[in-house]
Amino acid sequence: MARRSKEDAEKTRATILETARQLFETQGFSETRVSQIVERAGITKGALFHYFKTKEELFRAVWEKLQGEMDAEARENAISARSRDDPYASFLAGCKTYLHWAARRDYQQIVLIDGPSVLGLSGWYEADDELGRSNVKAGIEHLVNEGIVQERRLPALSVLVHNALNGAGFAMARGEPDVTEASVLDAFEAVLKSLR
Amino acid sequence: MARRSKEDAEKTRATILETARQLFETQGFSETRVSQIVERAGITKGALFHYFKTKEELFRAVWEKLQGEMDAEARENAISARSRDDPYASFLAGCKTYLHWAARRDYQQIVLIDGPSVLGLSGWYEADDELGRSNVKAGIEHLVNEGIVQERRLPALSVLVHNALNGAGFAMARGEPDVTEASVLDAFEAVLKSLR
DNA sequence: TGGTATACATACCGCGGGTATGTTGGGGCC
DNA sequence: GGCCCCAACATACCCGCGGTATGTATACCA
Repeated sequence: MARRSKEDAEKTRATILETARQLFETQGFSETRVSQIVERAGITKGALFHYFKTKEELFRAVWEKLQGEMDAEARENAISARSRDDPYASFLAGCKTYLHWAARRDYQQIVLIDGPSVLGLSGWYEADDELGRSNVKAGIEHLVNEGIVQERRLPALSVLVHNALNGAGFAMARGEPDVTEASVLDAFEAVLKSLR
Repeated sequence: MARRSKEDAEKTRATILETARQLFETQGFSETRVSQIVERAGITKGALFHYFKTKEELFRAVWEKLQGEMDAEARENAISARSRDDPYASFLAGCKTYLHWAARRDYQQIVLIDGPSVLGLSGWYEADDELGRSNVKAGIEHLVNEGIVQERRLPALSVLVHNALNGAGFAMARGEPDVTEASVLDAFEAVLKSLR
């Protein structure tokens, strides 16, 4: 076999990404063998390493795709929930979306668990900064403009909130007693409301 | 060389743990080679695998030791800060300690970054439950008793708070602008106080 | 004063990520 | 419409690294 059309090539790349995503999700990064991905995708190692220099680079691509999907959804929901009456509405919609994603197995294993370990401390934050965090930050910035939160507390607060939601997603998916999407949102909103 | 006295044996084990801890901290788990640990510790692979069945088991031992140290300090500080006047004092002291640890490189890399990845989703929580989380939970339980927080919000709130502090430690150590121990504690206390 | 289990050392294995080297056909170009 | 270069894969092989099988000397106990 040899060179195929451009559409075929793009399809191959997409297949690799999708297959890797599934295996990374169910087995984790280190337990997933390149040979496994290759087998399931119906290709060879040569093809995989043609598109991705290393296993880590493939992981990064999967990671970025997942994060991108989440980010897009969060932004969309935050925007469409905007209203004059309630400055919290947009912010809450974004957080809700994020919380929802953080409860997904694929997001947990790939983005939250293996992400930091594979991408490294600096690499993870570098990439994470433009995504999840900025979303939360924008929401709190809105609260600052409304005079609900003091401006000097914006950086620290956004960090606190972002990571609070992260962990909540974990706990939820783990099926921890009394930690459900509803109870988390309830507690979260309670804290927010007390800020008024 | 062969069998040494019990003290020697204990010392060897401690040396392995300490050496591994240093390398895991600076290079991460996957980048650290067993041969490296062995070399630095001045022993052989035979010795290492005599004490620890696998590299993962060695990591788990290092992980548990670190967590144990943190937990002991947090409990101690929380207890000694107890006072009748301020129900927050003890809770805050525990959180402060935890935040401090979450800002340490070794704690970050080993417990927060590599921990979940190596121990797995379930394993991590299983072990983490009896440590970091319980500390925070106890603090909030105290607030429940004081009537400051509604009981039904205890589980979700403790999850939120615990992870908020986790992430804050990360951001601090990363040298993020305007995210310092002081600013985080300020924002954290502001949220807590608004709960009253 | 043996005998046994412990505390290591040495030599080796096999898995798995990565690489070096093809091979074939698409498509731009004249 | 022939030509040729390079993309798009396939095949075979390498070697680092975690783990194991085996050896061996000595502390400790009977």
